[in-house]
Amino acid sequence: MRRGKPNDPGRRARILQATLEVIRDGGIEAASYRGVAAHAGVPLGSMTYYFPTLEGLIVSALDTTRSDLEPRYAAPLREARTLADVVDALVEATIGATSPTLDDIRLYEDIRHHGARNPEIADVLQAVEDDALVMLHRVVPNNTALAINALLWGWWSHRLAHPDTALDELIVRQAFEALVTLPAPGHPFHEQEQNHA
Amino acid sequence: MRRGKPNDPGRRARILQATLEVIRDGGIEAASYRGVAAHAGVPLGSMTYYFPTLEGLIVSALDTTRSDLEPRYAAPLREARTLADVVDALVEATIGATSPTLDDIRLYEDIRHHGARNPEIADVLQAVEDDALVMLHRVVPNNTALAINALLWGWWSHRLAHPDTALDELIVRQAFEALVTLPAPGHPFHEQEQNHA
DNA sequence: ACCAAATGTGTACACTTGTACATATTAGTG
DNA sequence: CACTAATATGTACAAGTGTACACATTTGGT
Repeated sequence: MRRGKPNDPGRRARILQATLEVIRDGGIEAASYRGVAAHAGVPLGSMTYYFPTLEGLIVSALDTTRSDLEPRYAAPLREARTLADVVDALVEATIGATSPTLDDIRLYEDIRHHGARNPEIADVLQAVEDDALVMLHRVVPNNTALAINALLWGWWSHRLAHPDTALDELIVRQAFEALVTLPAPGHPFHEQEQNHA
Repeated sequence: MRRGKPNDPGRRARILQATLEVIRDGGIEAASYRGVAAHAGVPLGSMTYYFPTLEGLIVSALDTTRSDLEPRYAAPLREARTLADVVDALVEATIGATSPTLDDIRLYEDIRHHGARNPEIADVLQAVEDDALVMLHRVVPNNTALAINALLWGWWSHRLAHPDTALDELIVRQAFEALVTLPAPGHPFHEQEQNHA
């Protein structure tokens, strides 16, 4: 008998990666079996062998993005000690070094877009967003985390809609500062913050 | 000769409306000549007669949404007298009576999504957003308007991603209040606001 | 009534899509 | 070396697409 060792190990992974690349620069609707096959350099049959249904392939590919988000966006937040650190991390995530490229934002928007009508992808989406919220919740009250998350997404979305106009760092910072210090009785930092930064 | 009077006047408009309806509950990719034709009760030939290219039809249909946005969202803002009024209008636009339904939000997201890769639709998008910004700019400094716009879109987007969880009005209000009162030297309201509301 | 031009419509074509499936190739076990 | 099952692949098909276009119908002016 034969135990399941693939003839070309890593082919599955290569297909997934190729799928994401195709989606990244053509949108989800550009992800066809044949297109991805060509891009990955595998025959059509390989596609349907590893991923019997196209929807499954797409969901799997999108799911791999979850791990990309963590180091970029969540990690700096985790290390924030003061509210000023939190604001710094948020500004960075919006327009700074750890912020997503326009292609990435487009990708996220693709996921959101598709998730609005496809339950499986909605799950991926919810998971990503929950990760972010949990992270934020460590340094800020629950509802505030919601607002911050909304604003962050709004800024990203704005960048995508206005690719040529750079966002002014000052306003981004001020906006996050305003949200971070929203009234919230009995939460960490909030009482002795003034003398920290 | 004949001067151009259609045999069935209003057919063009009916096609546009049907297109928007199809898009509204199936997404842009659901808008096919045949599908819309069936929905509008016109033969396929009529479609290509009035709209020789599908892309043109879609752009035209999406363009009609611009006029819908004005009374809903912009009008209440125009009548705002104090900053408190502005906040009220924004809260209403986010989760209140003048706020878009989930279907509408999905539609906006469709437009944004498609606009990210299609220049013609990007124009429509930019126009809509500029309208909103101009309106906001009447009551709030320029950069602040950007932030508010971003947050508003973020809230809408959040609603779409979490259809079952209602947003808490208090946090929405507080968040907008925080942004609206951002430091902005020499702008209307800002000096004597405290005693207004 | 006649005609030209605008409006309206059915059919056909070339193309792409997801997916099924018969067939070929490989790898490990006995 | 066989034998079997997993892995790999090319082809075929039905369904759907945008669009072109020949044809029919209506309209208004003469």
